Amino acid sequence: MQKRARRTRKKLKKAALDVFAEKSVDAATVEEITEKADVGKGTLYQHFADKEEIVLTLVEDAVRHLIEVIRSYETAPETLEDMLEHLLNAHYRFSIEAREEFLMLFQGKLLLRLESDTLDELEEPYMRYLEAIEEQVSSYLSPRIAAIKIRRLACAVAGFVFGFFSFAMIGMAEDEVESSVKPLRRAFVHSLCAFLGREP
Amino acid sequence: MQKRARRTRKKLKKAALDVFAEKSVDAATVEEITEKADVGKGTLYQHFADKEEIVLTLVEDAVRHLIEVIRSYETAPETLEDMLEHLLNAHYRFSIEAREEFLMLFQGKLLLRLESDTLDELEEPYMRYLEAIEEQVSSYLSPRIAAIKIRRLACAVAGFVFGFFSFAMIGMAEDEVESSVKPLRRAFVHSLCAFLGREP
DNA sequence: TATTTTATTGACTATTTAGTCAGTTTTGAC
DNA sequence: GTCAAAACTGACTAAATAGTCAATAAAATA
Repeated sequence: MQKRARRTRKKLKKAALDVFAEKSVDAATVEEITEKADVGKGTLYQHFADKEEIVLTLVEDAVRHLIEVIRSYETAPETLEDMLEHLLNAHYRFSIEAREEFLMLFQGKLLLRLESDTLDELEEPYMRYLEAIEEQVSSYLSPRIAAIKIRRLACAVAGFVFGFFSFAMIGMAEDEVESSVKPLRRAFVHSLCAFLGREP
Repeated sequence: MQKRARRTRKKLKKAALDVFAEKSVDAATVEEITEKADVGKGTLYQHFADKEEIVLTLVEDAVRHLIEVIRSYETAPETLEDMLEHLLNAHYRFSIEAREEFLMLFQGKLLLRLESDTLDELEEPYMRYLEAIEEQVSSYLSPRIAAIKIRRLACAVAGFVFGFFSFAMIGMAEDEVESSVKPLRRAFVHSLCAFLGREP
């Protein structure tokens, strides 16, 4: 009889994601989560070793989901430009369709943590995410392009998307974001290609 | 005899800024700050009512500093394009020269807070910052352009800068950031002008 | 130098919160 | 229906941390 257990676990994850997105991972308390999930406090510890484990689980889920979105297209983009545009579109869709996951992933904390020396487990999914971006673009690039340059490209895509959409979510209506993203996207793609030393 | 007191206050602010930038505002403890400042715990409470007040003070200082940088140029930019480029340059300089202030301001927390309904005091300096950007560009724009559109422009500038430089700081060397910013900047400026319905 | 004022201190209290566990409820097999 | 196993509960403990305050030290003044 794991049906109930699975449902409880799902409720806990949903509640935690909401709380993490609304406040922040640091500020969220276990009791807030269990209360929102409408279960006893001890139940959380039956499903997760500690608070960190539920954070990690959710971040891993969210990154897996984001990577899935990044990788999915009906027909493979033909050029690097098309692929970059697809990547930006994918991030945009993710920020709308998986708002809570987007907000959770986009916590300054993560960026700060990635910067610090302490290699913690949280770093790993973010690296997988950067690698997923690199994987998508690398087949369009000459093997002569240095790996570090591709990493920089991935950083630029991630930074632009996270930063822009985060501020946009505060100050713009949904359709306004879409309409302002369009011209930005083209220009950004163009500049990324210039960065890679190709003609756009 | 406020000389000693002023020096102590300064030490406290410096220590707090370092801790906030290194960890995060939420995660930082009062004792970490006072220890780093090499003063007793009670001393912090002689200078600041509570932890929130020192956060607010530092954020206000940092925003004032950033606005100063945004407003300073030897000769006024002639066109909107030049002004937008100046704005991006100013943010870039700020992220390098005031690294800790940049990192403190760029905490997901703030973005999340700005989004929530609770109008707290922390929101005010960030609004001043957006207004400073608007003030800079508005004189280049036809008065017919809706205020909301200018606000969106400010959001785009802020989001792009914060996001891009944050990721860039993780994955790139300083001079590499500068060289990749250049083509990005031009393209971004171009797209912002397109967004405003002008020819670039 | 003696006195007063100002600044600092760190042990202390109160509160919050992570994590535990003995007891209770639910479920499924027989 | 009865029993055993699995899932859940929330009062409890331990630890961390914000904020207080009486005692102390330093500085200014007379």
